[in-house]
Amino acid sequence: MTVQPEVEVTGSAPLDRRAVRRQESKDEIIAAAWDLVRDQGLAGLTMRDLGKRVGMKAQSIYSYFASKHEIYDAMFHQGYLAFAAATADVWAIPGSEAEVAEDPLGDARRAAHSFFEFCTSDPVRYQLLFQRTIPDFVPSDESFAVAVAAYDAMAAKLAGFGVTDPESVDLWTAVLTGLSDQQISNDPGGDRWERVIDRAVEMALREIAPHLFEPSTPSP
Amino acid sequence: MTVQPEVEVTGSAPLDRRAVRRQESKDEIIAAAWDLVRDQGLAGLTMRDLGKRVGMKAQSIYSYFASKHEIYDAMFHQGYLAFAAATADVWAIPGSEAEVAEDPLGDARRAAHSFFEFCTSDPVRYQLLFQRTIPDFVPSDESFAVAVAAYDAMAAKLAGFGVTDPESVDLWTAVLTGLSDQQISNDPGGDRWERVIDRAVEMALREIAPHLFEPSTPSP
DNA sequence: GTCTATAATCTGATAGAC
DNA sequence: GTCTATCAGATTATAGAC
Repeated sequence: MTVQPEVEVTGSAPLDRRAVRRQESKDEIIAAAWDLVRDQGLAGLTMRDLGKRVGMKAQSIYSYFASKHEIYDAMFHQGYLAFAAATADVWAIPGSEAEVAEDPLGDARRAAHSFFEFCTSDPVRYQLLFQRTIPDFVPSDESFAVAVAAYDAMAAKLAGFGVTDPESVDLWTAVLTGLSDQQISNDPGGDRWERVIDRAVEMALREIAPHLFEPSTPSP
Repeated sequence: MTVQPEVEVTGSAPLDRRAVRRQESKDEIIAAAWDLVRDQGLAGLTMRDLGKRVGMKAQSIYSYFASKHEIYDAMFHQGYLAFAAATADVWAIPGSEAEVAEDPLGDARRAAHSFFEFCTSDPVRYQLLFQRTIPDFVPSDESFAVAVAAYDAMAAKLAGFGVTDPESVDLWTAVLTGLSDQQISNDPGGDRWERVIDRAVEMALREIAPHLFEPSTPSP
């Protein structure tokens, strides 16, 4: 006869079953919230509709989240965790862990496509994470810290290419967000700006990291 | 003794005084609406608040606009007229009317700064004109035509630089909107991305119009 | 932890007097 | 053309029973 341990031994925090179920419910609510805003727009999130989606009365949601803003904040937090994970995935490619990148152009190209895909695959998430469109919504310090960490990771990788000038980093982010933004706003569901990513990446790298394009084995 | 003409002779449309006053009231309402959305956010426009700003009961506004969407549409229309005017101003600089531009790099730089200034000086207008953030709002055909005309004028000027490839035009717009978007989202009121405009312009032109950078007077 | 009931407020829009 | 009155409904959030 098997016995369930009273206390979780694998997790670092001592979560009892009640806390686990509670967290599951919170996750379920957030997932339903994402579904809802994808249908109704980011500002179209209402407690009643959210309750319907999750199979609950709107008022019951307040047992899990103190306010609607707290729900937005949880979505913001989760969104940046997903962003950090997507970013980490790209860099976790054989050869790219090296101190000095072996194929910087390829790495940058993969990163650009990944960022573009992340943004355009979920325009509402893009709106929440990267634009200021919900009046009065200010991310909590904790959520904001996740966002900053994701940005720092990107800047660190650029530094690996020898790009440390802050203005060059800004130029790089402007190009990437410009492509994504135009795609979302002017050709949703299409590929008009996706087709120009590779050109944009080489263009930007030639500007911010010209040394990558100098001949590596100069003739003696 | 001077006599006022009974009928306007300068205007093309026969507007009587009543129609003029009516148009003035409509303009006043739209101006108040801009004030309001700059304070409350684009989605924060309500008929009651708008009424307060214009010194009118909310219900009276319906004498001028059939619905709230019609107000958004008038703002959209006016915004693109302003955009077209700002664009025309930049190109109306001595030397730039020529069939073949004499100082294409300077022209492009001025155009970029003008676009950036137009976008960042009024983020809410940027949101209404260039992003899809108001659920269910679709510009009327007439308003949309103004937007298309403004885009065509920009494409025509690029063609004057010898840039006719559609993908090159898309690359150009991506760079410009990327700079503006990052400025609005990540450094509102600052100049972090403004400082990188000139670099971005030369970078983009080298990519989409490399012939501009070839020596113009080759040695014999 | 979920419910009912409800507070308190806001929403866009219409009817009709003046 | 502006008003009062009002509809018909939505909104977030709280109190308290079970």
